[in-house]
Amino acid sequence: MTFAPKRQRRKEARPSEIMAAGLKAFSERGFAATRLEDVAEAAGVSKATIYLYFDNKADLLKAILHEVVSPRMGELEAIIHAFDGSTPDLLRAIYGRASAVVSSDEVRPILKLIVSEAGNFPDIAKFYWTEIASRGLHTFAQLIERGIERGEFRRCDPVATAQSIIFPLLMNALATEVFGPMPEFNTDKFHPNHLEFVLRGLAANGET
Amino acid sequence: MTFAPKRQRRKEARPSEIMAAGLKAFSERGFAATRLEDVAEAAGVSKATIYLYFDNKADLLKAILHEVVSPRMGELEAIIHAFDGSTPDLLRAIYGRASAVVSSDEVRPILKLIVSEAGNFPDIAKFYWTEIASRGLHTFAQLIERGIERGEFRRCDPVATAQSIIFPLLMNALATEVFGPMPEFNTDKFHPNHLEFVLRGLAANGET
DNA sequence: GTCTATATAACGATAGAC
DNA sequence: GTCTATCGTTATATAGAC
Repeated sequence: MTFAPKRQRRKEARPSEIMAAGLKAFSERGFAATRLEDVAEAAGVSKATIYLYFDNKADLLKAILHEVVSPRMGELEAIIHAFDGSTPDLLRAIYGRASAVVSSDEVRPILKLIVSEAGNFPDIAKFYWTEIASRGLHTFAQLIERGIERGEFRRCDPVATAQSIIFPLLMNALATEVFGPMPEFNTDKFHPNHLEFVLRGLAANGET
Repeated sequence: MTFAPKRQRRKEARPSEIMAAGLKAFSERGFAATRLEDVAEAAGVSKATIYLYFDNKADLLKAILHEVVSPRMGELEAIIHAFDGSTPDLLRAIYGRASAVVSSDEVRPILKLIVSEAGNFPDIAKFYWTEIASRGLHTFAQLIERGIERGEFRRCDPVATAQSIIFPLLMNALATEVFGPMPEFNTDKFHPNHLEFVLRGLAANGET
């Protein structure tokens, strides 16, 4: 059996290990309540090592958000730009991805985290808003505009309608996180029903 | 100038004064962070007086929720049972009341409060779920069933669809509370757009 | 003077500092 | 890891209404 050396220089792996540990800790205990020492221990490094890669606690959380959530948003945007078919089909595709992301065990706790801690850490709220929330909202608004331009959706306010589409998704995940998995929130029932509801709400006059 | 006596016996007025002070404090600082002493001071009583009227801190919050939010839910239920006209018109009426309640300065902070603190105080989460959230959800589901039975709405899952209707309302208020009043959340634009979206999403085939 | 609403003061658990 | 301060909670004293 080989013994692990006391110190290992692994410049490449450290940040992601620290972020993984941070995500877990922040999700479970909240931002304010988790001590960087716990994160360090979980990541198998010393507290000082964290400061080597991140300026401070808030910067660590921002990096996690940027690493975990932002790429998912980028993925959605990429789908929109690459897609060639009808906008209802595009919406179906995007919705499937978005609902999977939002309900996932990594992202779901983040929603609660932001709601809970935003008041005490305004810069994190601001970061989340500009980098993720606002971006996602306008991505869906863009999709709606595409549908309107192609005559597939009726005229409406794209940003407001984007909220009608996304917010149930977010709230469903958030409620599951807050109240536990209640039968009312059953995603297998909820998501198809909501998607159908959305497509009908958007349909151009005379179409189904 | 007359000085207020050190003690005043006002058995009737105390509970509501304490609850008002509690609502303000809990909304501003959160449940865990507010000290009962601050509530007492704001209400003009001593800490022990609170215990005369409420079993403990959690019980005080429950009483506030029961006093502030539950009556509003009852009001919505009453409207449904009293209403005689078409279900779309009923939905318009209910939605107007519900959106006013949810966006109000008393209720909006409560949403954030529940999301933030439910994890650490499971009995409060449970109380809120059964007494308020679940109740509201099924009230809207009932309304949708009424529309389906009368042939005004298409067939759908009432509880799931109720989420599609209510959750944007809640999330819009919650987001306003978390990120501040952003132009995207402008309620004057959002609510009419969402209501129109909902009515089209529910419309029976062949109707607008 | 009696009854009880209310304040003062003490207790004990728990979290945060060092 | 220990010590201390804080805060929810409870016990006791007292003031006000009748």
